[in-house]
Amino acid sequence: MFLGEYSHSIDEKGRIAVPKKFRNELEKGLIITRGLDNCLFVFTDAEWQKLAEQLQKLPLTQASARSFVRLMFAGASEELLDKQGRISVPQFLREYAGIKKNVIVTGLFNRMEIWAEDAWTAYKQSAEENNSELAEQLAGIGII
Amino acid sequence: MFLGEYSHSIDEKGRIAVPKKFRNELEKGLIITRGLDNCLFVFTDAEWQKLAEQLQKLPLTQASARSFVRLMFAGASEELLDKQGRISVPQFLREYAGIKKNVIVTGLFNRMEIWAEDAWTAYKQSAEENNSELAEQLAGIGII
DNA sequence: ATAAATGTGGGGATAAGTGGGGAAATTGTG
DNA sequence: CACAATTTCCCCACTTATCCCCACATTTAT
Repeated sequence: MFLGEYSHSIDEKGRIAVPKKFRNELEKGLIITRGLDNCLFVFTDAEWQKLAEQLQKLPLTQASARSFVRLMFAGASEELLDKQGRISVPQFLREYAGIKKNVIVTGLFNRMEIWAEDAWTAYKQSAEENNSELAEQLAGIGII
Repeated sequence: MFLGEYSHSIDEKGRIAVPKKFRNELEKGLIITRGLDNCLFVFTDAEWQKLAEQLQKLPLTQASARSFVRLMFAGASEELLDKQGRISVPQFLREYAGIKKNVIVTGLFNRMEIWAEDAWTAYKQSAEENNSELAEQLAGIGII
């Protein structure tokens, strides 16, 4: 399970160190792809398989579904950890996430996320401001 | 599985290098044909077979189905990788896709696509702008 | 304080992508 | 049928990117 928040950096070759705690789950292969709010999602092969099957079922004949599927599949990349436990992030994904130098790596149960540091800071702040609303919604769902 | 986005170029002889990661799946033969949204589709023989069966089931009384079937079948061309892992794209397909020099090759699970660079850039941008739908689709699939 | 583990940086070997010459095959024409 | 013209494909050479490896820095543990 992926948990926690880590502050790492990307080097000139586009490599990011994966937190040690996540490496065991990812060492057999991982998929990195576009996420929401301009972050990147990282899945294990098994998790990706489930997702890919769902995506593939969407109708090719519908233009909106087609563009969505294209963004997800063309925006994905199969990677392996190098001997130092890093992944290299393709340039088009770095551009998408606005990643220059400092990144935040977070764990979210079944996936890892990679954020440009300033994007993460901004996102977290706005999320905290909406915290009370959020709590109410959660209560409605019956979590708390 | 075909995944990712690659920036390649076409040479004067009409050849395009297939990304290394795709070659194993395509080395036994491939079909290249007109795709949707002015790109080219590339299938393995096996995938083409499946698709051809689907196409034959379409109701030929419907004008749109008829034209779609014509598009796919009449534009299809059987190709092999050369020893450098390239395919040569017939001229009428290059014209269809508006391919001059720079192309983007994308992986879409069971097919590869070839785009003129500027066409892909434009397509991707407009797809990203419809991001709110995207989030809803993801939620529907059960990622979040 | 010392040792171990984790994260970062960069040199160098290896592989991938690109361009073009020339042989073989194909087509067309006298 | 012979020969020229064109196309196709194999091969070599070059450039650029990728990956492996070693080394250092920084943090954490003993």
